[in-house]
Amino acid sequence: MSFDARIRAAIEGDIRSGALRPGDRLPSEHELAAHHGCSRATVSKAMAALHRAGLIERRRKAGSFVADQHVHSAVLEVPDLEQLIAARGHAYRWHCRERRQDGPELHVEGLHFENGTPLAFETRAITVATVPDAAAESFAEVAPGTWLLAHIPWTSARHRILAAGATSVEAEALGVPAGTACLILERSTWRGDAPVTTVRQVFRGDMFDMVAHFEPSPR
Amino acid sequence: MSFDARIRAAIEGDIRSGALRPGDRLPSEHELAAHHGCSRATVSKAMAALHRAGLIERRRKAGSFVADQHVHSAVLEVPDLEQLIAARGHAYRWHCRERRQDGPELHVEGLHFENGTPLAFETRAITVATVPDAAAESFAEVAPGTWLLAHIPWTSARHRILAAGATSVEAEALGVPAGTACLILERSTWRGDAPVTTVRQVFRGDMFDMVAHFEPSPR
DNA sequence: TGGATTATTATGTCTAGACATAATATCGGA
DNA sequence: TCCGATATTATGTCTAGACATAATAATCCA
Repeated sequence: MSFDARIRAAIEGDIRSGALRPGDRLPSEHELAAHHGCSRATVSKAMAALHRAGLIERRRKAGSFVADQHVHSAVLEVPDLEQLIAARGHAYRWHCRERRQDGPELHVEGLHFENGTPLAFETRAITVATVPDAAAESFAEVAPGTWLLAHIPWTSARHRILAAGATSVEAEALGVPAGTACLILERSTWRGDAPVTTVRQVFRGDMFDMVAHFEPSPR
Repeated sequence: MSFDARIRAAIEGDIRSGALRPGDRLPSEHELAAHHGCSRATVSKAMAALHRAGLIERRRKAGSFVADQHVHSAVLEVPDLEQLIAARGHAYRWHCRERRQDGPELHVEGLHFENGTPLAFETRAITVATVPDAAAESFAEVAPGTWLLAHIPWTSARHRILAAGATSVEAEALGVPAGTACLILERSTWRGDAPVTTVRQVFRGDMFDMVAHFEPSPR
């Protein structure tokens, strides 16, 4: 086990066990280096990792302190649906219901199938100015999400997760009664300041949920 | 701007612009160090950050490569409801509907109010063996989530987010029609291998959604 | 030619310093 | 006593090396 990992484990253990409580000051990096018999750079690396994990706060001159545990911040993986379904070992199919150019935006609407059953109804707008190649793509064969992943890198994204009853259009497309509770994922993606795409995916609630894990230990 | 940040920005820019494509090999750390006029340790730090952000893969002997962009992994903040409502500047209140000891578990059921309106219906099980102090707590005044945050640190958590129609009990508690689409958050928390608590929160869909952001740039 | 050994290479981790920076504590003067 | 200048301290970033480790490439022998 590396010094780095050992120091992190020692401090995290002290925090978890309650030996160090939120607000407590940790020994200085010099002291920790002397105590663990390693250099300060190594201690600093461990402290940076603990800080990233949200376990400690670092303040110049003042020192490092055990952070308040206040938020569960979990890493949510939002995979491309084709990859998700493939990873489940199921058959994936995309069906495009509509594609129309609407001024500066290309609107695409369609369904994602898992083993022949509709899993999600997708409504998407693609900003053609940011993704000029999209104008030449029919999206009949390949889902726009999959195509975009391969054609343009994003720099930031915003996700919104909500629940709502299926509208009549969504319900008909998914083959469920209108008003059925559905998980909805809305995602907007940018490349720098330029908008790339905005997508709304309505999931059949009985076939999909989202899972997020939280492990404070940094890698 | 530090060398670290400058190197990261340069490489990220090359990836975003398409100058470097997924699978491409980056220059070796020695070459990057020479090119940027800094030491290899600094380059290595920048590469570690890019790796954490999922932009590159690193393989010994082989070098570093631009990673495939395949998953949107976003950081989901799951705050304590009391803190969330306080942050919105609204009044928070907890109402305990039931508290009963059921073998090794303490079951608590209640409502979270925002400005006097029920926001979430909570059903929780606390493992008394892991949190012995909980046996002496009534949870009449303080919500179990808030209490647990202050009394026991967790080491890992698993979140599940789904949508479902409100059951008659949930609907009555929340004051919405039965079957109303609700966002549901289920969270299980452990301390090491010991289970701490499992909670299910049913949210009034019209008052709550979850937002997650994704910024690949490491801090 | 095939397979095992050896050399090479790039990352992974670490050291023992250095200077920069920001926040606090202390002290001197008005 | 209050205020401002100064000293101190802990983190933040960096250097120029070092050795470890793992994966590939080259080599040598059967």
